[in-house]
Amino acid sequence: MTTQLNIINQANGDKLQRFIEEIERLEREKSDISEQIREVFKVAKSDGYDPKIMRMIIRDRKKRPHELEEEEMLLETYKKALNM
Amino acid sequence: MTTQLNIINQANGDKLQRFIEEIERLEREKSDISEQIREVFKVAKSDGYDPKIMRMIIRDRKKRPHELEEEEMLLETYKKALNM
Amino acid sequence: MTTQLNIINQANGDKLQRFIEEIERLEREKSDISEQIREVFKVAKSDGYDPKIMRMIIRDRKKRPHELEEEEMLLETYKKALNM
Amino acid sequence: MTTQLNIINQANGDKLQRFIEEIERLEREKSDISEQIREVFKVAKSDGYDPKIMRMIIRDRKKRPHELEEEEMLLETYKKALNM
DNA sequence: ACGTTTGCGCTTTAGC
DNA sequence: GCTAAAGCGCAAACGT
Repeated sequence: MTTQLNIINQANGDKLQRFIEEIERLEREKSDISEQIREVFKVAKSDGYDPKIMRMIIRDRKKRPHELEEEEMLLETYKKALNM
Repeated sequence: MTTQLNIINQANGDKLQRFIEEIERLEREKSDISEQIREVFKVAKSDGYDPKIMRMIIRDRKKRPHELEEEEMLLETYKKALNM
Repeated sequence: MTTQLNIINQANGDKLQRFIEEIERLEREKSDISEQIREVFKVAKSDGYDPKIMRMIIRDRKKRPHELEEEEMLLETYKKALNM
Repeated sequence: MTTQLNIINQANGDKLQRFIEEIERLEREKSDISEQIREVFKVAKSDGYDPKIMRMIIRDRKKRPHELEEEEMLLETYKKALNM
């Protein structure tokens, strides 16, 4: 609330509109890409690949190696504690 | 579970890799766009526009598209039945 | 990552097991309730009520208070953005 | 649309209302239980247990042994194909 | 800078 | 089995 505009004239209104529309355009691009991702999964599935496993792979690859390793160790520890 | 691949040979492995990398590329694009959106908000803010209000406006404009009229009519019927 | 447990001894393992089993018990309760909800829909349907419409009404009733509030806020928002 | 009621009289309205309110009551119960589950995770976390790993455990335990095994094999296969 | 709150995206679930 | 919706955790964003 420090440097907020108190008076909105025509120029300011137009400027605001441009910002809004730019953001909306970018959000549409994002949606398009999401759609493309879904499409790749779909094609992969029809080729016999399991999307669920693919997601696991992608999730793991996002993690830093050390992070992943630690996570797996902890999982094993817990499983052991539960006699699994 | 129709045509699930059980054996992954070299060709299948390469194909899988291409799918995975394509998805990862698209996800990177998505992140870039999110970053750009954040940037627009930032610029708008430095120009004196309140990001929070901008978000509200954008949300509202997204909601516009309405449900089918017929469904609403039917809904009205039941609402009356409930004295709403 | 503050006080993370790295070593699981007998006592810690038992405690973990109790947490896990408590959660599993609660999840079973949740499933039971979901089942009961499905049953009510089924009975209602056999009495001639359209489940789809019923769901619409329920969704609508859930949104109501929140939406009214939001509309008022939005009015203020637009006034501000348009310098009224 | 076959056996739907076309005429909504008072009795039908009351009946419908009872169905709706019963469902809403059950949904509230469900929410309460969800809240309790979140609470258990929170306590477990403050005791040093990693909620994320706990969730993995719980997810695995829900699966039938054979199902889980097959999944893990497939995951390994994919990882190998990707030189991970 | 920090703790709280909200929006977003993923996961899971339910209906068709 | 597939598509659509809900629930949920997570991360960014707001206010203190």
